[in-house]
Amino acid sequence: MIKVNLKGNEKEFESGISVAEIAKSIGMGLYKSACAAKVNGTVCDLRTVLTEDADVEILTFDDKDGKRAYWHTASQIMAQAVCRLFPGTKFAIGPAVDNGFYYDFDFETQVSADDLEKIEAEIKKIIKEDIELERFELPAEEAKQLMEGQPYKQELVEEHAGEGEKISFYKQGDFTDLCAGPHLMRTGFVKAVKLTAITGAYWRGDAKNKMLQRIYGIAFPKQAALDEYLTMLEEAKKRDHRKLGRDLGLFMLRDEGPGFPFFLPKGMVLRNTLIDYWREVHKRYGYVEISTPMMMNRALWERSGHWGHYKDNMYTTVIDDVDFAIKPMNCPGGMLVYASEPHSYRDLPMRVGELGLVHRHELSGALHGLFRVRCFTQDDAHIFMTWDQMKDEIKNVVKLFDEVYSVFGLTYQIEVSTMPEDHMGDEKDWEFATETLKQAVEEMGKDYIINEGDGAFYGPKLDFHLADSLGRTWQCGTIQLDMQLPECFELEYTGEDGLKHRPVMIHRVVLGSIERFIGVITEHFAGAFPLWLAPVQIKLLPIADRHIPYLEEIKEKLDAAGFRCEIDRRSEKIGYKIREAQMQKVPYMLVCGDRDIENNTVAVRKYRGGDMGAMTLDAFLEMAIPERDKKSI
RNA sequence: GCUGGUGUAGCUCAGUUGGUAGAGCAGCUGAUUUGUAAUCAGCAGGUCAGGGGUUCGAGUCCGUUCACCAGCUCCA
Repeated sequence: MIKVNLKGNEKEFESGISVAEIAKSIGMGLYKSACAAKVNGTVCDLRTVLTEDADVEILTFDDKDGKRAYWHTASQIMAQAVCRLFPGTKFAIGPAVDNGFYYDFDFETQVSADDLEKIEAEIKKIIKEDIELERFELPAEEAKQLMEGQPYKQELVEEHAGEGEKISFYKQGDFTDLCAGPHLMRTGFVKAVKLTAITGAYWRGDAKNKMLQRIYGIAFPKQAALDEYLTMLEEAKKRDHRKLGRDLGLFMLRDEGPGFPFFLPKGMVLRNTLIDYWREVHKRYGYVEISTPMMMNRALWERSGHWGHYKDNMYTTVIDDVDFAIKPMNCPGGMLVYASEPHSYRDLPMRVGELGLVHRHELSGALHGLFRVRCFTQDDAHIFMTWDQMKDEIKNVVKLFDEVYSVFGLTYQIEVSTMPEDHMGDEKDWEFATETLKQAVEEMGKDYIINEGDGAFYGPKLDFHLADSLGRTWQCGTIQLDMQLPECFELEYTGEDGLKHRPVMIHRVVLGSIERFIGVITEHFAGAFPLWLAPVQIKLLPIADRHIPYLEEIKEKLDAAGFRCEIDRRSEKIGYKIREAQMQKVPYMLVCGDRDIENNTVAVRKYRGGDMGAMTLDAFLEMAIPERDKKSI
């Protein structure tokens, strides 16, 4: 007999019992919805056999790892369907991802979106056949034999064997796949499947390798849940900042300048409001602000290393026979400012901000609305400090990030990127810097994930990722330690000991780029910006033309209170004007007619919440001014 | 940059097997003066993304350039 601890409940079972049977013993409901299990903290199959005491947790579709097993199996079923319909296809990998699953195939002849329906039909057949999945393991040589004619799988076998791992397979009827699992017990467990896209993807994610065809899909235990998901996707499209940017008159992109956004009057108000706030926060956190030139000569970029490492992405030109480049980053200019005069240890940490417009020739295929552009304004800052100040200074920056993001109600995920293969500098310094970054966030009680080897060549970094309307994340904030540039530019400060020392540096952006950040908050608020940010805060709507003079008086008072407001002077019915203000997502509408003039009131309508009834202008201001000044969301 | 897809009026979209472009909304003009999401009528608006080719004839077929979309790679 073995003892099994089920979330605190201890039960006894015969040794050799499978996790699936344990689930059944708890209840048929759980058994039927079980996808995978955690045994002693490790995610594994329901078919796992227990011979020793263990902690067991049954995972369903509602658990993250249960969902992954579910989607992983759906991916496998798709592979089986492809195997049946397109014999001769070579299989690469097919994992579960955050929003479903995919499988990479190397088809003999390319398939198209039209084939997805056919594959989907075959998937449904396989589900109906309710085939059992069986797991087995083989030594590397036999595994390679079994995967005869599957070069990608053979490559994977070699790799796993090299690391001394067991080579596991899953067999479902006529189809066997090299796979680590875990998987569901039978194909019939998968219910509602939808193939969502077919795209290209490089083998192993390397642009030098062959491009395979990747089919994406999603699956749910109930058709209703799938329908709900598809509806959600449709809804999310309405929040797309590219659509809202046009509808709300914020910005535009034109063929004449691909990747170079135009900001329209309303977008410019939003942008400037954001910048005003940025300046206010940075002043409080002890930053000064500078501006460095848009264009500098080749010698500078050679010194900073950009001419050697980044030239392909830089816009260059020749002026009076000298090579010049438009800045792709602000740091070299910032270094020159620091180096322009001597510094004392008493000056450190020195926090120097710059709203710097940078240009980068990004690959055409990478452009994406305001999220990925070719010219953008970084809300940059360079912090010069001693090594002793590093941890406190990182914390100070993270604190600033927290304050800024919370104003928008944005949540983020932190990634720590460590030393890459081609790095510069002493590995001991790297280790110290990386540890300091981790300790700083840990001491602030924050979770993070690690991106091994993803740091910049000059130092490790913390990245802050924010999500868009479809859940795709975009790096906005970043805190990068730099041990190199101070070397290149021979930066110094005079220490307490009277000797020259080299400072260490932080590059950091909070918003990331003003452009990307505007894209993110546009989707986050679905275009309905909080009062303090809204380009038009109050729309004044006369019931009839004769009420316009009254509203002009009101507008004067609102202007004096610092509000951005407009009067809709068109001879239209009130419903028409309201509809348009609603569609423009204006936070407040003041509707005025004979009654209001008589009573000296305004009828207030809120974008969210509708008609609030009539009140005096003072009463309205008493409500709206604090809402604006507290930056309520 | 790569793979696939798309490109018709400011926006959303029709446009049959190739036979010289159409709607709704927006815009303009006029009428209407209206109490919480669309008043009515009229007018105007297009080198069908750009060169090129096939054809008696191309928005429709072919090729190419550009841009956009999805994904990959890269990145704020």
